[in-house]
Amino acid sequence: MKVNPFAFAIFCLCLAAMDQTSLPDTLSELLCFNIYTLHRSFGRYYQAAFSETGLTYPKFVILMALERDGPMSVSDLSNRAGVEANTLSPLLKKMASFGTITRERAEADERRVVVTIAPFGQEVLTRARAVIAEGFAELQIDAAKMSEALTFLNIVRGKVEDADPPKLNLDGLG
Amino acid sequence: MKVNPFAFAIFCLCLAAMDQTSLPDTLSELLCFNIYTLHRSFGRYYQAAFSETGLTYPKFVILMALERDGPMSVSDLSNRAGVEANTLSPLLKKMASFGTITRERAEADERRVVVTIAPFGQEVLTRARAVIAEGFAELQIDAAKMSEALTFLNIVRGKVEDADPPKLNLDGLG
DNA sequence: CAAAAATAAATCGTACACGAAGTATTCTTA
DNA sequence: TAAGAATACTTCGTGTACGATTTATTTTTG
Repeated sequence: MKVNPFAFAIFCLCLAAMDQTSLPDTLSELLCFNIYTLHRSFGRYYQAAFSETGLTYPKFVILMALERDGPMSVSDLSNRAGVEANTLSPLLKKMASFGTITRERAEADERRVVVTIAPFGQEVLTRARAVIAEGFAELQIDAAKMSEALTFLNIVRGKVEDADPPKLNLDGLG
Repeated sequence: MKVNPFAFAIFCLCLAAMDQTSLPDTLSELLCFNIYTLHRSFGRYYQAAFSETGLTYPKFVILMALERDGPMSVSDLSNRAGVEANTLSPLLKKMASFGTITRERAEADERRVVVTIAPFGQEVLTRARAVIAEGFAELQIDAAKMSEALTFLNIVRGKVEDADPPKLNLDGLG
């Protein structure tokens, strides 16, 4: 018996989607919906882990970037975290008032604001990392499959970011 | 030459992360950051594709659910789309005023609000689907790898949703 | 060197998203 | 059958996110 490869691919995709609150019928939509859903699952997970401390996932990412690569400007941070600078601005203010980071105008270029992780931020990050690492270990994720998935997802992300999507046009409807 | 499997796994993970704005040093964080970043890339993609039409990705998902499974209550919709009902409420009002759906109290149970896709919503969805399918085809995503990734991500999502994360505690800091 | 272009942040308006609390309706059960 | 529990939805407060605009400061250029 011969198997139509295209039909088989669709079959696999359907299988992959079956055990979730599956919505899209179209292949093009499955991946996106999957990411959309998983993103929010992670969000609720981190919210539960960090609740009551004022820390959130985006702030956690910022602390990681600052610890790893040292003080940097808002736009550098924006590039590392993949978040727009206008999203960062108010976030950084809140973090500064909470004491995890400091903000200073650069002397050389008064336009730039240099963000630095504060000792308190270091301590918070250390504890947060430990908690997340502990929780992640409990999930028992397959490292090899994760590696493959990460590679694939990075390729997708690159393509999505480079793409110039066709534009929806509603003329003549309604 | 022998290769340490654990070192190799880390190597693979590092490779997978290298071509993105990579932040986390810890394995436990790579996946989450990846999803976080890809989610926003998709968001910008859909925003560009739907801009000027008032349609957004969450609304698109709602329309898909309603077309696929027919009229249903807010809570049913919440389950299908994996979005909380309180997120849906204002969204549905906006969609109703835009004419893509209708909202009606159920006669049998006055607590329930039945949401139905309107003919205009059908038309919008049809065009949006076509645009997204077209754009997706241009991305040239590997179907087999996508299938594997979806399977993996669904497993992860299940585990994350079932998990009871350890709680971060900041006592004694600062 | 001054006007124009470029750059870096911040602000503004809009859109999700979630937990918690509130309201209305239906179902239980004492 | 009436108080209390449960259910369905809404409202509220907070926290991202992003594009567009604004403001302040360099850098370019005519």
